[in-house]
Amino acid sequence: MKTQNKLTYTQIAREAGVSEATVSRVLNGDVRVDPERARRVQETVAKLGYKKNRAASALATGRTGMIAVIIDDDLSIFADPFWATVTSGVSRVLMENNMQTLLIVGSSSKKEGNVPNYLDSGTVDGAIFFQVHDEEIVFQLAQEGLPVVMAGTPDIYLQFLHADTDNVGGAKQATQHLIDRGHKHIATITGEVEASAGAQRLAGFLQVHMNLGREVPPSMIAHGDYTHDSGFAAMNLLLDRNENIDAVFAANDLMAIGAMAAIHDRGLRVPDDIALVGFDDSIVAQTARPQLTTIRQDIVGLGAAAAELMIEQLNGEDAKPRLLETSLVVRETT
Amino acid sequence: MKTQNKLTYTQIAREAGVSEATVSRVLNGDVRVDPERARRVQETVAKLGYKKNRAASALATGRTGMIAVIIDDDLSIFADPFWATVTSGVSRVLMENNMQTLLIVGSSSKKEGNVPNYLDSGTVDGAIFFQVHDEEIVFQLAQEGLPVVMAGTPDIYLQFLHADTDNVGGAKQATQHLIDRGHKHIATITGEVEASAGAQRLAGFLQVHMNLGREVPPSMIAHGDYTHDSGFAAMNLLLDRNENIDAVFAANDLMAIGAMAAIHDRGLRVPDDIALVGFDDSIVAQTARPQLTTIRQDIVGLGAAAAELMIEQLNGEDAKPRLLETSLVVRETT
DNA sequence: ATCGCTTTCGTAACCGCTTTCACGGAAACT
DNA sequence: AGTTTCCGTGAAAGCGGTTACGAAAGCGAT
Repeated sequence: MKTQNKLTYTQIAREAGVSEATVSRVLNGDVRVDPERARRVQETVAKLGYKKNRAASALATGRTGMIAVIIDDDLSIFADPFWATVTSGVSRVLMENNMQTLLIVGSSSKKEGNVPNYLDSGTVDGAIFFQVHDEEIVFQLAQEGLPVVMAGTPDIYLQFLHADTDNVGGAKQATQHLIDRGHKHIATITGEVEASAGAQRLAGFLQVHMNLGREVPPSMIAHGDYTHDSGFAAMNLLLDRNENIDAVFAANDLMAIGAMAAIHDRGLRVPDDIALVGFDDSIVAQTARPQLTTIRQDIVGLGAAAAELMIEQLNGEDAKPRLLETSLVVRETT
Repeated sequence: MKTQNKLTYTQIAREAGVSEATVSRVLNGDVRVDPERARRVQETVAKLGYKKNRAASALATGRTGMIAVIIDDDLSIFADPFWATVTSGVSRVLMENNMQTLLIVGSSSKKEGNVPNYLDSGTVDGAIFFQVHDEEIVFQLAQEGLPVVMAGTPDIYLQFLHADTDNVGGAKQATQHLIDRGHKHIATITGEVEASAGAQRLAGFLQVHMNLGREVPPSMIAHGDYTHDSGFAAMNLLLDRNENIDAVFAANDLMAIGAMAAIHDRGLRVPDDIALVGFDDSIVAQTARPQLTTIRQDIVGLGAAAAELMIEQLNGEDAKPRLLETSLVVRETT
């Protein structure tokens, strides 16, 4: 069953009656090879179950076929399935292209960072970053010539190639949905507006109102930080400041659930008194009671898009940033 | 700022006035080198910011310094932060040992599997598996000599080295806690009892009762499959069959939340009428209302333990399976 | 001073794959 | 028919480390 894993080009070449150079050419898709010989090589490779030694290949070509995925461990990875899901999308696309996913979980801060060490030793052909705190390191690596892609919209250095969910569009869907249901006094709980996602979701919310010629009074906007508790607090603030709120768009599901708790605490009902829309369609949206209406992002698709951008970039094509569409999932809170 | 990344042993050797062989010896911790020369080498390496080319090193030694982490994408990865968290533990320990984490998300089934392809090409020094459906592939790889570690208790081939949460102990803690609170009629909602975790959590529950000389009537045991809905259904079943339930231990948080919904639907209160304990301490335990009392597992620690087992194994030490302690987190449902 | 043993170093041969280069023959051109 | 491309091919030189092997040096004993 198990063939010697000592297989090298030498055996293949001998068996197929060609030189090692030819074997290499066939295996690398070089077309200038006699079809008949190519076939023989293919057959022998299949028959013997040969697999290239990646290390040798990497040494010779200078390309490792590995892409680093860097996740900041300061972040939510411990509580949030988001990154795992994105990564699975990355991994799938890379595998399809015969590349590998090198996972690096650590501080990407330049000071304490162990991350740079792993990236500059030529171990990797490119790096995909998720939501970095300290973009300086990304900037530096890019300048050193390492292909870089960001999952999520970079805040400062917009020149980075990136893939992101269409946060503006998603927020518009949510807001429009509430308007379609006849709600007149819609408040919003924002995420961290200093970062792009939070700012964009707020922008989408405001745009819909603006397009309809409606004003959004500042008292209808409360800021949160994506946590359950901040949603709870923000909702209380909104209710304290306004009497007539009949709907709320929260920038993520967790805050929406927090808001729901606050609403219930006041003896109000969801959705009868106040309708609620979240963002993400995470697991909590389904386990909440009532189940949360929310905006679904294509999270696997986001990872896949990031990986595709990386591959295009490596192939020298001029890749362009991508925005992924969202979709409205109507459940019980609207 | 940026030094030429063309640095090789040649430059180091020349600069430090020694041979390349000596450079290699120093960098690999060979002690039989004159301390003075070793120091010079270290200094030069530091000064020039030299990093070994991993591909070359791998080719020469036959060891890549990479460990594969295989996650079955049939599974819950899309909804459950568990695996991401375990992986972060793995990653941290591997980094500390100057090894890398190669992430493979795919079907580990032998038939459709692309996974085997990635593992037998000598790209990896070992593989850590998470919860495999088809253990055959693990068995095969192990037999081919690839060091293997499982995160979670393997069901069939118990000879595999593994790290796991002490499910029995955790279930005991939960059950004992309910008993300490004075509850007399404690039911349980199990996970998939065909798999080890589910069976063990049930076993712990039963052991506590047995030790106290109490009987657990079959009607007090309902089976679920870890989903929210199955918890809901199981709770209804329990309530239909018994009149006197005053507490429930659910084998995970999601089912506990489902059970809570069922309890509320009947107009009963948690914890006043029925107390509830979950397992995992996942995010839903905190967002639920009331907040769920549960058993916390050290998930990062689980990953770390798996990685440590791997490293011990690679070092030729005889590693032994590890069980990780759990802890009780008391919130509002008990 | 010589011999024998140990310890430290450098030379050079690999590890397995890629790629340049030169060669020979076929095809295309004068 | 002679000459010039053009192409497919194999020999061989790397890619950047590691390590077997032998030389050299240090040391105590004879």
